[in-house]
Amino acid sequence: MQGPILHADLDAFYASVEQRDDPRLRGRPVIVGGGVVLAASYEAKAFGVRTAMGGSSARRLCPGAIVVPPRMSAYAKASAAVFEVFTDTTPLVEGISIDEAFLDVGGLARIAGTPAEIAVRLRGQVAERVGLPITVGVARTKFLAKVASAVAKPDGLLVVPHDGEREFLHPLPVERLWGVGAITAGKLRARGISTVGELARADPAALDRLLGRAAGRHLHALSVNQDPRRVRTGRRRRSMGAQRALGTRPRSRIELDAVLAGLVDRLTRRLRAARRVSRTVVLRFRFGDFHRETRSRTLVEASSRTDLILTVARELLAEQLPAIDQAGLTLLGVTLSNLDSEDAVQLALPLQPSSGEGLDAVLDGIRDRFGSAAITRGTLLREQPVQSVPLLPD
DNA sequence: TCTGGGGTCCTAGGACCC
DNA sequence: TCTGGGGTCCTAGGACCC
Repeated sequence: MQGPILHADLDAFYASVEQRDDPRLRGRPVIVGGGVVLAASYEAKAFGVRTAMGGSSARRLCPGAIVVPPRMSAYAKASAAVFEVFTDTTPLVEGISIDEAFLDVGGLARIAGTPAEIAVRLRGQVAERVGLPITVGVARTKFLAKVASAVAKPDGLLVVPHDGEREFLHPLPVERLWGVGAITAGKLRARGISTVGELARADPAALDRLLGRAAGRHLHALSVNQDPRRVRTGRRRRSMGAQRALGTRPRSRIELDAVLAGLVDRLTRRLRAARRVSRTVVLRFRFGDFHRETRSRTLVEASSRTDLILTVARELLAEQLPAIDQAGLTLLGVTLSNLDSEDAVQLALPLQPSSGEGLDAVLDGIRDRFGSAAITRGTLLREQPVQSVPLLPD
């Protein structure tokens, strides 16, 4: 039996850190970021300033706003302190982003009280130990908890009672569903579906056709209040990326190569610091007309070597040069995916044909040499050409 | 409003394999 | 030689989230 689940979400995170660290900013409209709004304090939001808005329009809406440059290391430090409060509350913490997490507090009732009591204490601890406002939603499922925190913002707490779930859910606009953005909302509204309740009454097969199988099923399940997703701890990052906006002026090939080398250098340093390796290099291009394309290449073997990854990235860039010359380039990005652990090892040991005992012997051999914790994933290889089948679950 | 930077998951077609 | 079923991996793109 899972849950209850807390969704804890820091309010206007970057802006709140700035107001905490500089008393002159408290009670005043604060915008973090220059060209684009990375975060706005609630005082600035009252003027209509929103995240991801262009800086000039934000200043027009709120001429009195104080604009401060981002201090990423300060936010990372504050985030770590908040996550410490989370893990002091329960070991079952799933971080979603720098300022947001799910906490499974099922099983804590006897020691720590009701979920509402736990949430009250959590908010108090974050205020006391880190000095930041945080909103908490409490519910039986992840989705309900997430919606509850959104409704309760800022600096609030909302518990969705078991017998009030549908009443809470069905009047909500479809945009509140996690995974419904502007495009999906447009498709749904075009078919007369604008609330979660209307979505719940829609034909599931029609939703599959409209939104694709996975999205259709997922959203319909949420609308009828089915959300079996557990709080998952220890999720590993699947990709690592870096990108740079280039503006609209033309760039020489030497400039482009320098930007590319800088991105790859930054990324491979992060990769090595995390003791990970990557097998697929993806280049992202945004052209002068702002349309986007990606190009990728998969290596034979995963690596974190700057020179090797830069060589592949240069090949991919070179193939796009004609298009870049024609349309211009406004953004260049590199993403490294297909990540694995740096010290993942592959052993090729001979195995008696169709012998289960031989397999056990191999596994024992691996445990002897590397310890039982070494086996996180196994692949059974036949003689070349390689055909692999899963050996152990992840 | 001429538009940042970092991620996740899903879809679909083609190559290739048994 | 032809056909079918079942599967993986790679590539490119789309949508969404904070």
